Amino acid sequence: MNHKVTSYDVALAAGVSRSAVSLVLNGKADGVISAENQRAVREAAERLGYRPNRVARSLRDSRTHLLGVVTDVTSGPYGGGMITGATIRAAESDHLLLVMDAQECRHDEERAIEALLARQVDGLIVAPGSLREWTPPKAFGQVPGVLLDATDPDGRATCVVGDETGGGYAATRLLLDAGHRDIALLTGLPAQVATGRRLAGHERAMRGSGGRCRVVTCGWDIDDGLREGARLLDGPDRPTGIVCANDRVAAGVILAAARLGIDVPDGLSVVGYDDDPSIAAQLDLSTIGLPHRAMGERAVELLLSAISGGQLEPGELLVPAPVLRRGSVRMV
Amino acid sequence: MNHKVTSYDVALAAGVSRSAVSLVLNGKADGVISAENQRAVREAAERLGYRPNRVARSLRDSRTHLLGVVTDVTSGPYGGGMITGATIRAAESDHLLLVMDAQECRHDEERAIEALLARQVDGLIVAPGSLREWTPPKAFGQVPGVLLDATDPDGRATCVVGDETGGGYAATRLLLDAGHRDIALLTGLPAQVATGRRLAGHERAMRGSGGRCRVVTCGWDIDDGLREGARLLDGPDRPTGIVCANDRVAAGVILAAARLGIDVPDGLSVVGYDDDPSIAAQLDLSTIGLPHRAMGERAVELLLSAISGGQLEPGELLVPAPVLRRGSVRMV
DNA sequence: CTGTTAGCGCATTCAG
DNA sequence: CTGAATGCGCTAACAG
Repeated sequence: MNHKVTSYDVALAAGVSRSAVSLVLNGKADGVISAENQRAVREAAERLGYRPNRVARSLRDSRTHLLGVVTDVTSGPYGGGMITGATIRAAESDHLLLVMDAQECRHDEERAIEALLARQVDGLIVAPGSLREWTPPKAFGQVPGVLLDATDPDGRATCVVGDETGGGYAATRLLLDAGHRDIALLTGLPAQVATGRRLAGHERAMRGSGGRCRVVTCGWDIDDGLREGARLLDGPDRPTGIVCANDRVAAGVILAAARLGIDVPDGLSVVGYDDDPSIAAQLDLSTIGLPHRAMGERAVELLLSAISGGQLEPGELLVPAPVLRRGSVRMV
Repeated sequence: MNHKVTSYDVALAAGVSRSAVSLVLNGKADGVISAENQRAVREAAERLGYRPNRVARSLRDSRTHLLGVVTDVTSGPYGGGMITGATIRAAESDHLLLVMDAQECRHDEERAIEALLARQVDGLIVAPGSLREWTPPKAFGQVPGVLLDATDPDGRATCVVGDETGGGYAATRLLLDAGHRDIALLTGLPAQVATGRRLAGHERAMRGSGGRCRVVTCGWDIDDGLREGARLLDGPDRPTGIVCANDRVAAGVILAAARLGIDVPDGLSVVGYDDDPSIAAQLDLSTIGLPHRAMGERAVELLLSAISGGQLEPGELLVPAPVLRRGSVRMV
């Protein structure tokens, strides 16, 4: 149990002073400490299993190399990727993540921020859930902070979000580029910020494409896709391609098509959204991915640059959504 | 920017000594400091937005109230629940989680443990992935540690795992209790620890039930369910109920049944596993849940009790798996 | 080139 | 009841 090996022990064992140990182990000993002693220090440190106490260092530097994260994403199925991306990028710069869960409850969120601040985190990431609007409290601002997968209605904060508009555009282009000109769009519920943005992207793609499109407010679940899919596909005047609110809806549409004897992709092309791990690849569904991991990485990058003196620009940093081309879209 | 308000500032503002501030704010002032001064201290602390610096406190107490977590679960779709459960339980005792990602790579895992130890974490949780075998390195043991969703082949570590055997038992009982006597089991791949355990539970349930059962090694994906489901159901001698390796396989089986004109649940009862959020509820599928959140909570509880002097028993703590009764099982 | 010193912010003595 | 002193482990500055 060499749990209390301190720099003093190393100095003693190497026959030098504590400062010498510090210099050597921090690579600042080059013209200062004899090569002989440097070796001695390293050897002693190794032998004793010395690990510099980061708490003491933090106290001294008033810098913890800790990034606070307030999040609800761990509970959801996908959002974990943000944490993964963030930890990895943080680790590259010798930073660690201090994670607090706050389940979409304003009071919890504020208490979490307080707790994190008391721990002297160097920066703050708040990821309160799927692309919500979130107004930073006053405490947010004591240290550099960015919103992740959330937007600030007042536009003052720095936000990292997925490019939903671009994603909506790309989803529709998938069909347009395959020659489809009669398209339907099944949107999610308007309460979600993403719904409006994807719709805007979709409309931009349609504009001047010479195609026509029916837009139907649908929902997020497989039943919704089943219902609206059946409605769209039952009859002679049916679209040749459907862009769906997400992969679950797409699964419903595919099911509806199957019931009507319409083959996907031969009789109908379908595009999803989310790249849902238990749906999309299985169904060979073309879809738009959620760049969670990249978002987590961007958030940490912004934070780290701000911590080392950089400026944090207000506004949204859009992270591009990957386009997954699979077999559910066919040329027409 | 009152980022550097220290206990000294509070003492100054309240017209008392630093010790007085410390005593009052730690509730140890009862017969020691005048009520008058106590109020003054609290008021000043509040007004200045004083937050005791936890880093300094950690250094002094040589206790950080930090729990290190080495994990791969954030990248997967479900495992986030473990983190959620762990953070919540930890927060209740004023502890926070220090999370490091290590993607199933032994070297990363060991480095992560080193980094966490250097941060003076009070305890360690290692959750390397879905119920893997994982041998603790020597560094693991410097502080109290538990394995989460993993087992120690040498049986020396304390492990918190889901009760897969009980889950397999419960899944089969779901059919047995509904009167089914001709059952099939589609298992996952034998490489996974869970597969063997669920099978054992299944066999225990069958034993003495008077029913018969075909066991088929199947896989984890929807195609596997589709293929094996079609094989099982095509012909006159088909089972009345099927227990599936997971919900994706169950979805495949349900699809196969639909193609053969067999209604679920009228013509066939189906049980899944995992309570996959984008499948199970949608398909009204009876299934067994993964108690991720409870596992995270248990792990933290064990750790905290060990930190405060308790003993950590070697062996596995089995967390019961919730049984979700839905519409895919019918009495026969 | 080396050793000593000071101080990060806190909680805990101990002497007033 | 208070103020001064101590030490947690580290590093930067300084004096030898």
